[in-house]
Amino acid sequence: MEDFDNPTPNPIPLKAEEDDQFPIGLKVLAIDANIVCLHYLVRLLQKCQYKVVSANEELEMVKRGVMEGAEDYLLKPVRLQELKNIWQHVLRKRSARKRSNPNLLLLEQAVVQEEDHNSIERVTITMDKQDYDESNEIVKLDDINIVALSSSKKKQRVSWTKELHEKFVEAYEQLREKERVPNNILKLMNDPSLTRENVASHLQKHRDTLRKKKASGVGKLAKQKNLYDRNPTKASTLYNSMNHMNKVSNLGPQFRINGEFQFPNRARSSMEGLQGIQNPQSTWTAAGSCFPLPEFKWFNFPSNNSISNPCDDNEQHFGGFDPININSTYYPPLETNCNTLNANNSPSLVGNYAIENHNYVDAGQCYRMQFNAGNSLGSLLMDDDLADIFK
DNA sequence: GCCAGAATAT
DNA sequence: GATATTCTGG
Repeated sequence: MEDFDNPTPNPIPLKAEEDDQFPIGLKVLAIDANIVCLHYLVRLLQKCQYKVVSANEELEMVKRGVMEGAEDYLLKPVRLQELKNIWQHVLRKRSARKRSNPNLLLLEQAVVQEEDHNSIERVTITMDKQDYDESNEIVKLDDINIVALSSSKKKQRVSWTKELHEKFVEAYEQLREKERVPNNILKLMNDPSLTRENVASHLQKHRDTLRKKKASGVGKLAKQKNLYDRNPTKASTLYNSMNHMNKVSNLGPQFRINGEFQFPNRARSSMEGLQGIQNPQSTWTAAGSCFPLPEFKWFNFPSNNSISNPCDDNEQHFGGFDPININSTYYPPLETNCNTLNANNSPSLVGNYAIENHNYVDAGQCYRMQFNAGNSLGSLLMDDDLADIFK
């Protein structure tokens, strides 16, 4: 005999994928002329974690459902296991119907929408009075009709609020270029209400937006402003310092030494603004002002003097200086040709950068930095990551 | 009827 | 997973 009062949580082994599909809170409508019998059925269903509503309140809908046709049956005697598996009947019926007659699906949706129950899954079960045997607590029914009225739970549209979008961006920025895929972002966002599809869709939109911004140039100033807004003191310090540096670069020769830039003594006073962000390990040298520029700390120059730097066209490229000659003019971002030669096609102290026509620095290895062409180094300061150096 | 934004199909 | 297409609400 079934132990109705102490059903095991899940006595029916389900395939993993089926288990995943269990619709939490699946609503079941129990109908019975006999109130005792009805209560008993309700109790059983509740034990199976269904949400049960009563027959009387929705009689009209039940009639309607029956008129549409009972979709499936549970044969007597009804066992707890079978009740537990109602949802699987619904799923099977749903997929079968969808395959065989898409119009049925539409019809069902229409009915349910009309009832303003478009987000509710429904199973209707009917029992007859004589099917309930109180003495041995077994439900004996001729048939239990299962009427699946709604076959597809209408998906809730995700509203990408400012907050949700920020959370998305946070996850997006946290990942490297090639890791920025829906599933990774989904994981980082850690929001159970989102699906991979939601994120994929939003990602597509986001990329599109970024492309448009990049193409139009819109957003650079906004980003800069954002940087100022977030940290006006430090940002302006760096900004001013970079402008100083730009002037300094016209004052005389500079050399890159062991990852640091050395400037003539007379430039030192112009460098003071950078002290706050300089590497504490570095010192001002007798030879001049020598310090690691935070932006250059991201420049990655192995010593192998590579002269070409194949890079992914999907990567963003930022402009910068020719690392060989700090006195050189600004090189705008490389947009197309990634297979490039270094300056003068000659060995250099630094490597793994690439220069096209002696005019471009592929900053693919020197990312996260962009200078303005010509005069003011900081005026196109735009990357959010730049703010990281202030942490 | 258009558009942006989201879902769904390929 | 990326992209194209369709759907939907304002």
